[in-house]
Amino acid sequence: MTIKDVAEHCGVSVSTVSRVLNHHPDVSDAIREKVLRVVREMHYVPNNSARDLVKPKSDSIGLVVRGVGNPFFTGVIRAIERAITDAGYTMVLHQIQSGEDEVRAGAELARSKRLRGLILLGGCFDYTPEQTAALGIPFVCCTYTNSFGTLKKDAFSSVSIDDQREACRAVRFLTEQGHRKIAVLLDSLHDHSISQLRYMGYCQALEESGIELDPGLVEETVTFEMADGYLGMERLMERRQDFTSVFVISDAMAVAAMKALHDHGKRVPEDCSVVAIDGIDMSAYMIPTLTTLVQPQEEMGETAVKILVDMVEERAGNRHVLLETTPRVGGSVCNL
Amino acid sequence: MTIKDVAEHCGVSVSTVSRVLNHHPDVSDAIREKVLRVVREMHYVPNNSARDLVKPKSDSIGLVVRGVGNPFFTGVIRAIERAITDAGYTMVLHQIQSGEDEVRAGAELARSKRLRGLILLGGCFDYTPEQTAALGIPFVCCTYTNSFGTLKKDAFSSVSIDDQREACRAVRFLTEQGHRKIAVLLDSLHDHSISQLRYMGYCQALEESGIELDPGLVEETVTFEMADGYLGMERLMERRQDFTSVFVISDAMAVAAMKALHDHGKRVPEDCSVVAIDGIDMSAYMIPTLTTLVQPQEEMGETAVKILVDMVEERAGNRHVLLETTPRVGGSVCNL
DNA sequence: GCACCGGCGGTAAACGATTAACCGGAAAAG
DNA sequence: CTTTTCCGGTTAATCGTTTACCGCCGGTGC
Repeated sequence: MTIKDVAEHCGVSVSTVSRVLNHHPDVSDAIREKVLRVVREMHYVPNNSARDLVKPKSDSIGLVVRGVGNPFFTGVIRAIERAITDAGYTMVLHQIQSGEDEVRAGAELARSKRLRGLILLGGCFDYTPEQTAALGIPFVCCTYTNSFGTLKKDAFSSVSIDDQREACRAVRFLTEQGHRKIAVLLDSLHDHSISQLRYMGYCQALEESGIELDPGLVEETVTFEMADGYLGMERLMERRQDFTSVFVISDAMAVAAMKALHDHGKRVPEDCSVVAIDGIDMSAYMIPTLTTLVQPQEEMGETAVKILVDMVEERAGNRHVLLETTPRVGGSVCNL
Repeated sequence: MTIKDVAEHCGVSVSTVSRVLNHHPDVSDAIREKVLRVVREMHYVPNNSARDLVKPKSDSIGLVVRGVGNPFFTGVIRAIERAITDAGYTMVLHQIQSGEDEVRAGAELARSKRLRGLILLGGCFDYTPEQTAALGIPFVCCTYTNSFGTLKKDAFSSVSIDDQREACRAVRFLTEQGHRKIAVLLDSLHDHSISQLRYMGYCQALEESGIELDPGLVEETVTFEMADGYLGMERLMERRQDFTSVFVISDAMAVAAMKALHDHGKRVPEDCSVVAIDGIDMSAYMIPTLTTLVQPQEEMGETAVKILVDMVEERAGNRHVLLETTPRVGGSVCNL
């Protein structure tokens, strides 16, 4: 069913129907009503492809996500979807695997779907001006971080927490309670990864408290999957018995780590305190409740969309926003 | 950049470029190579809208999801996405809120994006032939159940577990251990909901063991959110002290319920055993490990796509597949 | 030497919607 | 009664791609 059918059923021309559908003012109320009624009756829905094709701009915003499995992302994605819809745009979701190049994927998506803007969620770092130029449309990195001085910040926008600073804050929960043997459980420490930044925060917190970095207490896993978190914690325990606490890079991995501790006869927090960063729903229901820094998922998604829409509608240029986390103090940390 | 630009750069016509891109045989190897090289060099990506417009059929399959927050769904969604891509189609994801009508949303999506098929995930029950006709394309319900005899099963396909039977199985974990005071924690029991089916399974298991249904041990929450699960468990405990176990409708709610039990001084499993259904990753890391029936998320997604693609490509008609769960016995249940 | 054939590849007509330009009729204003 | 204004119909161009159709050209068979 096309706009032509609607026009015929109404006894008007296609342009009139189109005018009604596109809120053009030169239509009398009577005809407007009639057209809308027939549209409803016939369940007519405009063909998006045709519309996109002829309009100079589409109304689509792309969301490229690496690691949909990460439970922290789901809250952000939900907020992004809602915000995009509220702003009158449509979201196009595209997942990429770990091997894929997010900028290439984004660029292809942008061209093939004529996107107005792009949001990259997860593992987005260190873009060169060439890469951003290749995209050709405004884009925002969510969970990007601008802690690396080398980045060309004028080429794109970002919304994130200050991973290094927040990690440092998290570890301070431990040092302030007198912990000095603090282990750390991270996923792969490749360059410019979140893992690396949080590791830097860990080092910084140690330094502040005059604790020397002990490489034997650093455990690096391959992925951020829970199973890997469990194994990582086991390896750490096999190697060392003398740590009194552990900082884990994410809530999901912390949950797995707590289980590993428990299964090996270590009590949380008496034998080993645990802190993490993320603040996924589930971690508030752990026993004991996980002490973590809660990232504002809603705000993060909403801010990303707001910045992007401002750029798309040319109200503003690039911006880099750092959000604050909120501590959620649970029972997983104890005084020494 | 359009196909025309590519054609000009190659010194051939647009149709030749199009033929190369669509693997049409009537192109000489020399020209094919040349065109592909230029396409790569220019980073040309075909405009999807134009392609969809002219092709009699698109290559898009829609996925309408109610309740993306549900952690059980994320695994299924991932499997579906992968399977759709592997089958050579593109996935279009659409989230709906609890209030919205999934069939209406699906129908609009189907028309506006010219979908070849549709998968409905979550809360999809009891479709009338009129509704399925309104969709006009093959569709598959994931997590649908065909346990209600009144359904017109020939109007669509489905993949699910047998909710009633599996719930009954789950409750048997408790009766077999000698439990007779078995509470149940459900989300809203509206008609033809999963909640209702699993409740029926609960009743069936009680009956099998000659236990009389005790309405005071049935707790119904408003949503399936974890916070609601926690509150529901609290209400149950306020009202009654005499149950020795509880069957919870989902893993996520069970996690919250275990926390509520703990916070009110009840130990799991000594004071109250807990069983659930779903098998989300996280619940394997609870302390104690949650005893649950694991739904095959991967298989469910893959099967849904397989059935749909078979329908789309007219290799097969409607099918209704029931998958088996796998018990994961944890420490959350004890012998009385 | 001529007709035919088949492989390539160009031409042009779709697909469905938007929109600008133009025009006609009716009502309002003078 | 004429002029203006408003509303809405008609027409056609356009977006980028696909594809049926047609024509060219070189080779083959008689």
